[in-house]
Amino acid sequence: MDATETAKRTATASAATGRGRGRRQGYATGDARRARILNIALQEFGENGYRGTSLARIAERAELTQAGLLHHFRSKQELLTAVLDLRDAMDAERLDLSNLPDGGEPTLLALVALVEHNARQPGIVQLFTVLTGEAVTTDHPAHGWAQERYRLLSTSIATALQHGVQAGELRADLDATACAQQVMAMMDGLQLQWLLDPERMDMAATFRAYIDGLLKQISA
Amino acid sequence: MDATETAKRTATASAATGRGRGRRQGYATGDARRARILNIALQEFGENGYRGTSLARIAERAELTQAGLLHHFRSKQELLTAVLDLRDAMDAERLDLSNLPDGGEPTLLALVALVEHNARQPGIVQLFTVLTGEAVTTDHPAHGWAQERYRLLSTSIATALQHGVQAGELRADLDATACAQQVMAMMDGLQLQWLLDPERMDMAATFRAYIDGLLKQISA
DNA sequence: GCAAAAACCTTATACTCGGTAGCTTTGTTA
DNA sequence: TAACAAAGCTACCGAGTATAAGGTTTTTGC
Repeated sequence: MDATETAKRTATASAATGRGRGRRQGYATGDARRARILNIALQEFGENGYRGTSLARIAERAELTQAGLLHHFRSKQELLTAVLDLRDAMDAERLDLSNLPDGGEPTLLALVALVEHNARQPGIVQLFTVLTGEAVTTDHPAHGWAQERYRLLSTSIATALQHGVQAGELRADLDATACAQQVMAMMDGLQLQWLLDPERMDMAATFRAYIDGLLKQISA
Repeated sequence: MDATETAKRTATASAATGRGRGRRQGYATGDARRARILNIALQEFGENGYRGTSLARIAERAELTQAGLLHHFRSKQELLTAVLDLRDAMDAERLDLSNLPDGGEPTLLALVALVEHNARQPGIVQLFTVLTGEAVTTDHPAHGWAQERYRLLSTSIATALQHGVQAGELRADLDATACAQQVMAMMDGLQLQWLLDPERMDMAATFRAYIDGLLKQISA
């Protein structure tokens, strides 16, 4: 994600929330329409991925023409990043990464709770799974977003684990970075299998079992 | 994957290898062209996913028109399944699932070797990662293929682990199914992070560390 | 309270993509 | 070498993203 892109996302975010300062404020009808479009797009991207979603269908469900939709979001890509920003904002309320519970065990148990919550939201989980899968391609519009997301997540978890080590709660020889990456990998991998075949996988229980075993292994 | 689909794949496979019996055999030039198309498609699907790949581009690289390409593979979906069949055949040589080394530790170490091999083949890994990510959507053409693949993999690994239990090598209270799912999840999740940010992740080492810890935990 | 500006949203259009129809050329084989 | 299937082309369709240009509605500044 280059500087131009970042600037565009910021502009879009502020336009969508109607908080442009020097600029003119959007109309009330437009704000409502944008919010509606975002919610529909969230669903569609989650069900069909980025490339499998058509603007025409989103526009139809939002009851305007496709060109009308592109008035609010100048491109499909801009719509995607707006949706991702929306999701990030919603998630921030649930799991504040910059303020994880301190120490190893509380952090890992918070992740178990997150997985249990996700198990009740297949649509959202699918959005992230499909998008991050697509986004490993370097030229995908969400590639930079996905990189950034994983960096933030893994450093947050690793830091929390490292605190556990310093507090003497976890083994001194623990590789916090690798452990954080493993935990995230387990979450993503279980999600994938769960989405493909929900009946064959009790995602929350399997993840909990993994974390239980991990805690036995890394506790001091 | 329904019966019609399976029949189509079989027909394609035999046509592609030029082993039609009652039917006339394909020309040598056609066989060569098909092989070339498959290799190019393998690359393109791996780099851009299914929906991100265009037949026109594959045709251009194979030096024929898009309609000419569709003479050999009647649809994009048929081309995809042919590519997947090709990969499965290539993989079968490397890791024969129906004949995993018996017992827990040898099986898990074989998977470590597989991950080490994958770490040298980012293109192929990307093909599977992008495709399985896309394929969680129920109407994706590779959805059935992905389901089938995971069922086969997980039962193969679970069976091998169960043998380890029966032989007294692994703990009697091991949940072989859940353990197999966890191991696969770890492989997939690490691949995802590795593809997104290769420099931040030593995939093979991290997976090996996970397996080492797991073995300590589940050994009798 | 009224003009001007901006936002909103439309129709029309350009280009790309997967796929079909039908025709010509080329290679194989009897 | 004649018959015939494979190979590959042109031409086209419907659907996709995106742009251009224009008309209508709402807000804002005076």
